[in-house]
Amino acid sequence: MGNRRLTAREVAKLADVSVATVSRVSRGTGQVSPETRARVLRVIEEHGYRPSQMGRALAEQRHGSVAIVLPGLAGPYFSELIQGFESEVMDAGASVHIFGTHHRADADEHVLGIAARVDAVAVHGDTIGADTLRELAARAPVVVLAGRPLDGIPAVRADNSPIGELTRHLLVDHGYRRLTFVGDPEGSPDVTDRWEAFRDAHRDARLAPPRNPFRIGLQQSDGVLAAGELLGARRPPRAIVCANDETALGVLIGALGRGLSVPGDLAITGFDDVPMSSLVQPRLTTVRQPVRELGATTARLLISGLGGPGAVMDAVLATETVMRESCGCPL
Amino acid sequence: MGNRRLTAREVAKLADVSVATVSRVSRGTGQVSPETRARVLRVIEEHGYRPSQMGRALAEQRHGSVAIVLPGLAGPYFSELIQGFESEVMDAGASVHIFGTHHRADADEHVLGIAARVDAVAVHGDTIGADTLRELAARAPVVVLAGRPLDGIPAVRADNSPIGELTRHLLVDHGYRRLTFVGDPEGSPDVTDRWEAFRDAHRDARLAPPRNPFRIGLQQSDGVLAAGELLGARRPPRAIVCANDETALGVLIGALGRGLSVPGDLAITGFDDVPMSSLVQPRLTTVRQPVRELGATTARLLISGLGGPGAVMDAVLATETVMRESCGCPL
DNA sequence: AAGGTCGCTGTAACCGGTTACCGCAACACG
DNA sequence: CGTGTTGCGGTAACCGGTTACAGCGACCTT
Repeated sequence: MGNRRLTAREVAKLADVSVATVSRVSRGTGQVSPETRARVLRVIEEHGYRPSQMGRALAEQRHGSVAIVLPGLAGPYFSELIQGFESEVMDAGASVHIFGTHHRADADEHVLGIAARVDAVAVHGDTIGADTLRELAARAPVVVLAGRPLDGIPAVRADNSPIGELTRHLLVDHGYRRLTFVGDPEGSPDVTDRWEAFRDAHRDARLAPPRNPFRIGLQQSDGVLAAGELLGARRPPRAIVCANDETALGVLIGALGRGLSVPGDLAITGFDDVPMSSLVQPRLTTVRQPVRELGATTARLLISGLGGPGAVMDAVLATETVMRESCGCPL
Repeated sequence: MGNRRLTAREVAKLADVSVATVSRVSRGTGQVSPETRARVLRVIEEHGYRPSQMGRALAEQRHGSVAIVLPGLAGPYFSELIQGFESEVMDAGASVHIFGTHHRADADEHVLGIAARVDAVAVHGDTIGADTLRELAARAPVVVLAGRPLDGIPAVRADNSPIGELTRHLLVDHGYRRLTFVGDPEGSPDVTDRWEAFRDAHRDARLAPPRNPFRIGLQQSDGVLAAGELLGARRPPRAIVCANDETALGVLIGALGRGLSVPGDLAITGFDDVPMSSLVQPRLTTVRQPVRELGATTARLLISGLGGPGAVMDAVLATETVMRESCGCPL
C-alpha cells in the first residue's frame, strides 16, 4: 500500500537490464528481443510499475492533456458537449482538464494558469475576455468553442440562423404578433447570433423587431422565472423564442403552472433539441444542434495540432429546425 | 507568438544571476537582496516567464492537481457538487481533473491511468468496481464521495435517512397506500440507502414494502419516461418517492402532461432540493442536501492529506426534509 | 587580529522518464 | 578471413524546475 511507486531504474535493476530497455518495453518502441521483453514485462506486471506521468511529460515536452473552459456545467447541453470532447480526447490517449468559470472574478487568471499544465485549450463562448484569449493563444494552441474566430484563433460552432426561419414561421405561417426573445445576447456569442437572427426575421417580414430581449440565464430555472415575469405582465407575449431548450422548458413549465394553454395561449420555441424536448406535452419546436459533434470536432482540432497553411479556421456545423407542437403546429 | 517559452536558465542568464536565484524569486522563498530581486522580476515581467508546471511537478514530487470521478455531469446536482469541489481546490492553488465515466466499459482502466497524473482522487458513488477502487487507493490518496467507506478509504456523504421520514409521512400522515420508489438502487450507494429507508419505513408502519423499485436513471427525462409507464398501468401508484429531484420533476411534468392532478391524483417527492423544485407548480416536497458542501468537504479531505491517526474516516453531512405541496400538504 | 555570525548567491545534484549515440556480437557475403 | 550489416542493449545527456550545501564578503566579538 504505502510503498513509494517504482521507478524505471528500479525496474531495470530487478529485470537486470538498463533503463533504456525498460522504456523501450513499456512504450513498445525500438528493438527488444522477445526474451528480454518478457523478462521486463514480468517485473512490470509483478510490481505494478506505471511510468510517472510527470517524468514522461518532461521528457516528451508535452503534458498529454488538454483543457476545456466552460461558463458552467449545469444542464444537458454542457454534459453532451463534454462527452463529445472527452471521448475524442481519450481516444487520442490524453486526458481532460475541465474548468468552469461560474462568472468568478478571477477566472481569467485561472485560465492563464491552466495554460501551464496542458497542451491545448478549448474556450467556450466568451467565458473570458478577448485580451485574455489572445494572451492564452500566445502560450498554447487555442480553439474557440461556440464563438467566433479571433485573430487567427480558430472556432467551432453551430449554425444559428435557423432561429430566423423559426421566427419567420411564427410571424408569417402562424401570424403571431408580440414575440419575445428570452436570453442574454451579451452572455454568449451563440445567443448574440440567435437574437440577431430573431430581429432580422422581423425586418424581413416588414415588422418592427422588439427593442430588447428578456435577459436571463440559460438554465431551466431561469425559464420558470422568465415565465413568471412575462406572463404576469399587462400585455403578455403571444410567442416566446428562447435562446435554448432549457429555458424554453422552464417557460413551458411556468406557463402550464399558471394554467395557460400551450400553444393556445402562448407559443414557445427553443434551441438544442435536448431529450426532454420531445418528452414534454406539448412537444417543443426547436432547432437540433449536433452538440456532441461540436465537442468532438473541437477536440480533434486541438489534438491534430493547429496552425499551418490550410488549417481549419472556422468550422460551422449544420443544424436543422424540428417542428413539433409547442409553436402551434397541429399534431 | 510562436516563440518557445522561456526557461529558468534563460531568465538567469538575462538577469545575470543563477537559476537558484530565479527560482527563489519566482517562488518567493529564501533570501534575495532587494536589488537582485528587482532585476530578476523585471526580466520575468518583460519576457513573460512562467515556470513550467512539468518541471516543477517533477522537482516537487507533486502534480498540483486532483481528480474527481463522476458517473456523468448532467444536471444541477453534479454541477453544484463540482463547484463546491473545484472552488475549494482552487483556493489551495491546485487544479482539477474531471472524469465522467458515462458507463463506459473502459472506465476502470482510465481511472487508474488518471491516478498517474494527479495527487489524489475523489470517486463518486460506485462509478468503479471495489477492486479498482482498492487498486487506486494503493496508488494515490482516495476519498469516496456519496458512498460508503471501504477498507480504510474514507467517505463523505449525506444522510439519506430522511427518505424514511418522508415515506412515513406519506403512509401515516396522508394515509396513502400503493407507493412506488423510482430509482435504481444498484446505480449508486445513495439510491441504495434511500430505497432501504423507503422499505424500512413501510415495515415500521406494519405495511408490506413494495418488492421492487421502478429502476431508471437519475435524469429528468428518465422521470418523464417513468411517469409514462407507471401512470399508464392498470393500477397506478398513489404516491411516487423518487431517488432525486430531477426524476421527481420529470415525473411531475409527465403526470401534468397526462392531465393528472398533483397531489390530488398522485403525490410526488424528491431528494436534493434543486432550484427548480421550489419553482414548479405544485412545489416539490423533498429532502435538502448540502451538495456544494459535500464537494467542498471532499476537496478539503483530499488536500489536507489523508491517513494518520485521528483522520476522518466517514463524514456524514446532515440533511433536512422540506415539506411543500407535491406530497399533499396544504399550501 | 583571529574567529564567528549573518546575508546573499552560485554550483551541482537531484526528480523520473526518453532517446541519440555508441559498442558489441552474430551472421552474411565476396 | 576481412568487411559490412543487422539486431540488441547500455551509457549518459537531456527535459525544466528545486534545493542542499558551500563559498564569500561584510561586520561583530573578544
